[in-house]
Amino acid sequence: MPELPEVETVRRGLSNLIIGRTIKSVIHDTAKSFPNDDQTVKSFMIQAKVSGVRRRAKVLMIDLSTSYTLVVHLKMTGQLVYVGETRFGAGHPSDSLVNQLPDKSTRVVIEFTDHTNLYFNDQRKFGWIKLVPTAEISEMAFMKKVGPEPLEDTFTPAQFAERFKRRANTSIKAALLDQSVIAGVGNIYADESLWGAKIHPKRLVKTIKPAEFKKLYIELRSVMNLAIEKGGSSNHTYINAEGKKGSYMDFARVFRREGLACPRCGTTIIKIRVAGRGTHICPHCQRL
DNA sequence: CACTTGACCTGTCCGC
DNA sequence: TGCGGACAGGTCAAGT
Repeated sequence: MPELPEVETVRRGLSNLIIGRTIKSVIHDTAKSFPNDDQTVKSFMIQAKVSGVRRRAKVLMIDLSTSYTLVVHLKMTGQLVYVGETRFGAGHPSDSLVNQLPDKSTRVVIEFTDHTNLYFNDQRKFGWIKLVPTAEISEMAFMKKVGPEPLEDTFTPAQFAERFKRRANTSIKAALLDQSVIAGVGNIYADESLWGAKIHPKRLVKTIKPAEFKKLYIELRSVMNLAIEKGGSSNHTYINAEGKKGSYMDFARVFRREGLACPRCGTTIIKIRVAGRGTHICPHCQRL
C-alpha cells in the first residue's frame, strides 16, 4: 500500500489521536507481525505513554515515554487504525471500515487505558511492528541505507540528480523505487511523476539529461504534496488512522488509468512492465 | 559493487 | 460455479 504520502497521512492522523494516551495491553498474533518478546513488551510498552509520532521514508515511529519506539512498516496492505470510545453511528460512511474491528486481518491490538484501541491490520502479513530503543533506530539496516526525504526544504534539484549516479545502468523507474536513492517513492508516485516529466520509465538513468532530472524533481515533489493534501491514494486496502480513504486516485493522470485518455495529449494510456512492476505510461508523451 | 529475479502472504479478478 | 494463474501500493535475500 502506502508510499510516502499515505504514511504521512497516517502519521498526521495518529499524531492527533494517540499522543498522550497510555498503553494498557497488547495483543498480537504471529511473531512476524510483532517480533518482540513478552518481557520487553511488559517492561517498555505496558504503562508507557505515547509521546510522539514520526515518519522516515515509509516507516512510522511511535515514540513512547520509556525511550522505546514502536517502529512500523505497513508494506503493501498494512493499516493503523485508531478507534475511540465513540464509534461512528449506524449508517455513517465509515461504519463498515472501522466499526467491525478487529477482523481477520488484525495482527496487533494496542489497548489504551481509556479503553480506546489502535489496530494494526495487514492482509498480506508483509508488514511489521518492532519495539526498539529509540536511540537504536538509526542503527537499523533500513535506516542506515535509506536516501534523503524528497519533500524536505533543504533537498535541492542538484542533490536529487546526484543521488541517481549510483544507479546509472538501471531504468529510471527502478532507481526511483530504490529507497537508498530517494526515500518514500513507490509505484504510484513513480508512474505519476515520470508522466509529469515526460520520461519513459525504461530510460536508463545515464541517458537522463540534467533538465529532465530537474523536471522530475519538480514533478515528484508536486505530485507527493498534492497526494498528502488529498489524504493519499486508496486503490484497495489503504485507509488512514481514522479508517478513511484518500482521494488522490481521483486526480491520478496515468496510474491505473490504462485504456483511458492521457490528460495532456489524449493518447490512450497503456500498462507495461518495468522493473517487475505494473507501469502506466502515455506512449506519446513518454518515449524511449 | 550494480543489477535482476524470486520470495514473502492473502485476496481478487479474469479466462477457460 | 470451479479452478488455475496473474497480479496487487514493498523490501530483502539470493542469484548473475
